Amino acid sequence: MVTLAEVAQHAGVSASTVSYVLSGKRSISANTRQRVERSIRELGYHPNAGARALASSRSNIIALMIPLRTDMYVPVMMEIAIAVATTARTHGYDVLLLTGEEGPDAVRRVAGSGLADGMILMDVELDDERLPLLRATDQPSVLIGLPSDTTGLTCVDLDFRATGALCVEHLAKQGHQDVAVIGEAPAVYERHTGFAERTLDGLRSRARELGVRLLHRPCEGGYDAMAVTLARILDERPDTSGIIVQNESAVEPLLALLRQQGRAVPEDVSVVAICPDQVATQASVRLTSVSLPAQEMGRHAVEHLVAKLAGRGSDEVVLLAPELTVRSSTGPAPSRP
Amino acid sequence: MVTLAEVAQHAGVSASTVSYVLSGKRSISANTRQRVERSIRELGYHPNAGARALASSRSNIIALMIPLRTDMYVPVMMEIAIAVATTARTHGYDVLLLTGEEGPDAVRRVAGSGLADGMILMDVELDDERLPLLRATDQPSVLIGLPSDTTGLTCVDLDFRATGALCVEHLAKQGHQDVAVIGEAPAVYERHTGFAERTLDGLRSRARELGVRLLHRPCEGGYDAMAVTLARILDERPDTSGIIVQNESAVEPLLALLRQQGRAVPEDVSVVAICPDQVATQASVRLTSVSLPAQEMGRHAVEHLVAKLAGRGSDEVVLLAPELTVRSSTGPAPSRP
DNA sequence: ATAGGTTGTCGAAGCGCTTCGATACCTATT
DNA sequence: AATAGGTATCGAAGCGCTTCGACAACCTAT
Repeated sequence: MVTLAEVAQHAGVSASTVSYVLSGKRSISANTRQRVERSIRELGYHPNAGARALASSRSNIIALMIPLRTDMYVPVMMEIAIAVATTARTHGYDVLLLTGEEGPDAVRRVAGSGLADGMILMDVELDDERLPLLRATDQPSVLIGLPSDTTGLTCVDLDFRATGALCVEHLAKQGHQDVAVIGEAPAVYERHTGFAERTLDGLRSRARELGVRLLHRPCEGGYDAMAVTLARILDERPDTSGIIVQNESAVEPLLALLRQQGRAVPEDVSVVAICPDQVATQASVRLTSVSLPAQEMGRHAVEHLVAKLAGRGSDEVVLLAPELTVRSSTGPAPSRP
Repeated sequence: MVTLAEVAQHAGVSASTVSYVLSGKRSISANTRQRVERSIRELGYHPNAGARALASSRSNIIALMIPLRTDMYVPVMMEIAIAVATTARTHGYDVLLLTGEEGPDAVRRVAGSGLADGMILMDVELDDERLPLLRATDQPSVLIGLPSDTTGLTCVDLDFRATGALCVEHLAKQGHQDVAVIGEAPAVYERHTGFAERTLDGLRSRARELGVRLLHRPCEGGYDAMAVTLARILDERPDTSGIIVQNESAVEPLLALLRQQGRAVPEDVSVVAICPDQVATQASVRLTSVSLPAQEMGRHAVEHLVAKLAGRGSDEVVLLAPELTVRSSTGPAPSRP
């Protein structure tokens, strides 16, 4: 283990000089800087993280709390996590992975121990139990997701209300009057996950405005659950000509079932998905969809947090505008017989 | 920020006593222990991570390097990552998330800075460029995956060779003579990812032993790519009656295509998948499959690493035995006309 | 020639913890 | 009664770094 002192000695300067070369917090002559940098290279010096953290009371670590449950949006979570990690690195931060398991205690632990300088919380619920703690410890943080009360918080999320509205609009514009919404698993709604409720909100209010009849049904993923859900929907509203899906693992089963029943997409039924682009483009029908900008969310979250840590940046809610990409799963509503 | 010294003063003991209460490295009278613990609780004390790391030269952090690419096995990666994080916590460790992006440099940085006490590498390639470094720095580490040269390394992986063999056996036992293998994306093979090559190895050698004709074709995920691949396979080997898929995102497209072509599963074609159980059970046909024991791998990796860090544990290769679960996608081969 | 500013470097004081003797007391042994 | 061995506690030394104040050495403007 090479230490700062050894580098200093090797370069013939004092330890503090080396430190200032490293941090750039005081001006150093070009000559000295080069000598020091050379010594660093020759000795293979790496600053010791613990010592640094102790002396500067900054760990250069960002904590990322991801949900323990993997019942939804796994690839999206992963994409966000990776975006967070890579963006953080470009700002000189590393990422500590916390699972939801510990719950609020993790916030206490991380804030208390100075393990991380700030944290990013994913999968925030409308009334999340971690929020009071977050406010109390004034731990710099950014949420991915939107709780019901955002005072004193910085949040980044897709504008799901606008997303819902956008989906309905697209179908309405093509003449669809009866639209079914296939949602996330019931548990997601019971848990009051913000994005699910806000999507529904957007869907409903826009539908009301446009005179579209909307039928919302939660749905566990998978083929069997989808079969039951679809049957019920068509039973209740036989004239359904548009379907909006917000559940990755229901997408392909839905398409398979429609095909099996002889309902052509988009001739008989139009389908709009709210899902990652990858799912939309790889499905058996290229789906018209609103994509989940996972990377962008991760990047934004880190950048806001870094700004906060630098003393810049303020509490703020950033809602990313949804974009609907038209592919081949939507078309004009069939004329009623 | 409450410090050790403040706790000591509050409890009327010396700082070292508090430290020993916390670490249990020396015996402390029940009386003193209780007083100290009470003070800790009352003051809401949390040991400072940096100071601890500096003094003890242990960070209680495990680094987890996950691949940057998300072109395959995303849910599996996520499941492993979560298993690693939760298991690590039960041993008092936190997990630092490193993406493949930095490549070998990350190993150098983490090892050099003492940021982490040990590391777990995922997605290890047969001839991984991180391995020489790992050996050189004698950083305690565990690989998830199996490189070609494992000397001096600890590895955990599913026994993919046995997995391949098992799939062929299952089909052969049911009388299938012509079996097609739909593999990962070509890039995965070009990159010499261990698991893909070893699966192929197991498939081929067992097929040879059992006199089964095997045709292997890599396949990008998605419906379109699958359509092309399947057409080629059936063109080249019209008598194909068994299909083995090792590519999550090809599973559902494959089933859809077979259905569309009027080939019943399992009456006309038997399908065996190598994929997470969730995929196998949620597909439109409940798939006979060999599951990827993601959780178990994550758990194992952490436990080996923790053992190493504690001075116990040795270099060792652990191959988890595959388990084939028969569901409804396989049956006897159809009799030839 | 001198006061006032810069610029570049150093020394020393910690940051909050762990850990290694040293010490003091108590019980068991001879 | 003297000694050995435990048990419980303390004090002090450092872990490797950052950062602040001090101070030369130099430059510029009077």
